[in-house]
Amino acid sequence: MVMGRPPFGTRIHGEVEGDRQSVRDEVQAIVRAVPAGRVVTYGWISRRMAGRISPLAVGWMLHRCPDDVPWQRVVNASGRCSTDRLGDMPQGLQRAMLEGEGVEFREDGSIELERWMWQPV
DNA sequence: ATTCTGACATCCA
DNA sequence: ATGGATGCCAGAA
Repeated sequence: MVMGRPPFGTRIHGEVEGDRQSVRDEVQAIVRAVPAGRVVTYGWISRRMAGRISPLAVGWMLHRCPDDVPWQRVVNASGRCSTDRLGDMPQGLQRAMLEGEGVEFREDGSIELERWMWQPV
């Protein structure tokens, strides 16, 4: 009865051959592929990698990443900028960067994902 | 809205 | 090293 089954997160550890390094590289490659003026979500990246990494872990990997990785194009499932809760980052920086790329925000500060989510062919 | 749970890379003691 | 807490999440109750 109960319990929701884990939608994501097949373990990285265990018999899986991909080490954390390669997984990290893959995450960064995906983010780098997102064009300016578009966004994706943590969960989307997780799903795209067949659950080999959890959405939360995606965020962790983006915490410290090379300068050529457009981390600002990754938002949460509600279309909000999670970085504003970090404290070690200027409030509104992510939003400002996205607006600079043409992304528009609603009154409540969220992004309409249906419209701005990147849909790769 | 709020709370809990699953998942996991990092951090810190 | 190693156990527990924390965190750029997401989904279910």
